[in-house]
Amino acid sequence: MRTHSCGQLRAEHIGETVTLCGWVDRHRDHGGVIFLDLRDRTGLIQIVSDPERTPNSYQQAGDLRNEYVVKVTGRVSQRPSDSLNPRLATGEVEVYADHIELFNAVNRQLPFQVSAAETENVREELRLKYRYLDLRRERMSRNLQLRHQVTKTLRRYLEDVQGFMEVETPILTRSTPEGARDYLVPSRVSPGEWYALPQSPQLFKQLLMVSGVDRYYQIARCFRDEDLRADRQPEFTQLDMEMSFMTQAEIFALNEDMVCHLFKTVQGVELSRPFPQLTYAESMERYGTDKPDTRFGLELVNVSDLLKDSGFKVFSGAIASGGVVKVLPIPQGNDAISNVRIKPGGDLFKEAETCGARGLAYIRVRENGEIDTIGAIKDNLTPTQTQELLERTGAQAGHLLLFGAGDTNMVNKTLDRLRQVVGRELGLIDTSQLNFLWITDFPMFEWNAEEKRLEAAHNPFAAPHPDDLHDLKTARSQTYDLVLNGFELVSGSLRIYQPEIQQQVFELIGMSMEEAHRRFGFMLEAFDYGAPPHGGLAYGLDRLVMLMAGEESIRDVIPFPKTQQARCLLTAAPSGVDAQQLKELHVASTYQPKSST
RNA sequence: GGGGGUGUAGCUUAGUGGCUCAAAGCAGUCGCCUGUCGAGCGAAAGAUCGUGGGUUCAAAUCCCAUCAUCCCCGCCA
Repeated sequence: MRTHSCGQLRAEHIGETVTLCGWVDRHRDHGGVIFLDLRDRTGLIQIVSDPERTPNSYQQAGDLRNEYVVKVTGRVSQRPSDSLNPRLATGEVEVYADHIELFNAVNRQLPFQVSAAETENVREELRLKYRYLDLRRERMSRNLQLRHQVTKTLRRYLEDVQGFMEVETPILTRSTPEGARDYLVPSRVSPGEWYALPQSPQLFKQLLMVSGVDRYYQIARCFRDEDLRADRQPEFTQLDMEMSFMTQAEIFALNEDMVCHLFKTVQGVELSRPFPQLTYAESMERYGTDKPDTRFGLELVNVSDLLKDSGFKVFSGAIASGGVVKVLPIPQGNDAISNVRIKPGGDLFKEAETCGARGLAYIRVRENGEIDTIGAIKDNLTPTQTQELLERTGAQAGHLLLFGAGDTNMVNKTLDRLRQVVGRELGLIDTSQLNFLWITDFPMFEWNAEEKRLEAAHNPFAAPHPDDLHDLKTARSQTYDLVLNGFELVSGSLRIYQPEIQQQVFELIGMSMEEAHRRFGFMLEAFDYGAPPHGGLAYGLDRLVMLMAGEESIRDVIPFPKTQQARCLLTAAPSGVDAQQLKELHVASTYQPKSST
């Protein structure tokens, strides 16, 4: 039907007769000469029609409106030297339309302007309702194509360079304990029983290792029925990988090579290797989080030992009850951050409060080591302590020191959050950087205070660190995350492949042997038939593409995303269904609409 | 479940108690215009001010409720 794409035409095509198809991006009718910008996903090309040179198309050209779908046949011509458009890739040429065929007009008012020239931010609600129009627009078209380039490059690399094979795993599977809430699907043929949609292909990919697949990958859709965020959708996509007979170092090397290849191929960016590594413990100590944004400094300083005997009870009390005192030192913080903001009611104070902090102690460092703070702190600091404090935090005149004191998790959470807010506000973030960072050695278990039991910190299949086998309760696991600019991009581990260790882990998270066998018996059994040592990881593909696209929400790299209420504004899902459908599925809703008063 | 923001013409916004206060740009319609590329000029048209209730002589504006959407907390092994 067509000979070229719109965005493809260059000076080399001058003189050729071409046929193009696409949408009318914009039309400029000068009364004598008509210009049309014709658009397809490859770009824009200017079409020209006038009564003398293109008498056959002139009438039709005048009747065209934005977003009409047309076929244009014409001659590619050099533009007059004073009419070149350097902002268009095709701006050196134009097409004289000998013939224009209209495929479809637009019969309704457009809900928003689609043209590439239109830069206004349309309300997202509208964009989602008319997503097919939104996807025509340059930004989303670009994101969609970027996403394709990313998956294509990853596939080529994994298959052709590393010998991975893609294997599909079930979407209808069984519900697993732990983890996120499952999406459930009722079984018609097994009344009262349910499938779950997979939160990840975890179990299957491990079974594939037992099957001898050796190197597996899948662009896998995953489902988690939890509340949404800018970077969380109920269905999302992982690049899921699992490998047999590889050490952690080998897995890292392969993945770094893949990521570097990806950025080089898709964006022409050369990343430096190897990626830095930080243990979980060190990351928590220095940044208060397991996914630090290392594009800026503002590292936390632990001063617990220095202040454990302080007369200021907020500090000494925190340490006495097993907590910590840590400092977020902010260079030039004195000028940048007023007292109003860090005192009760201030925005930074409120940030701290939402993390559980009850106060936000601070010290302002003045000239010659003088400090400025509340009396209760100043009176209880000896000159030696003060000096030591300034030395350890690297504080100079102008520094603002913000303190977190209390429960370790709370302090870390508070100072991590403040660090991010301040880092952003003070413009410390070099947005051109791509800081990849491996976080390793996560703990095997975390204490769930509500349920009064240990739970798997990562997932219950992560192998314990070989040095820590003597006490699994406090063991580190061979788990790793890959962090990019503060986003958890990848998560993985070496897996347990000995059934007896797997059983011990199940027991430690409070799962009886019977329950473990009932739920994972197939897995334990499989491991009894010769499971290879294996490990793997999964990339949050939406997040990866989002970061590469420079977007702030994964919705902008997902063609048809859900709203925060997990609704699809385009199709109006979820929706009610016929009573007959429910009956066949042996399902009845217990939902009672709120009575209107 | 909780905290915060947004909702005014098809779109993007202005308007924070009254006096042409319902306004502007773009889009759409009509007319003019032979080198524009966010074309230009001109005309007419276009708004239950999210919805419902309340306060007031008077509400887009204040109050209450509600709906939608966004950000965050909880949640997301």
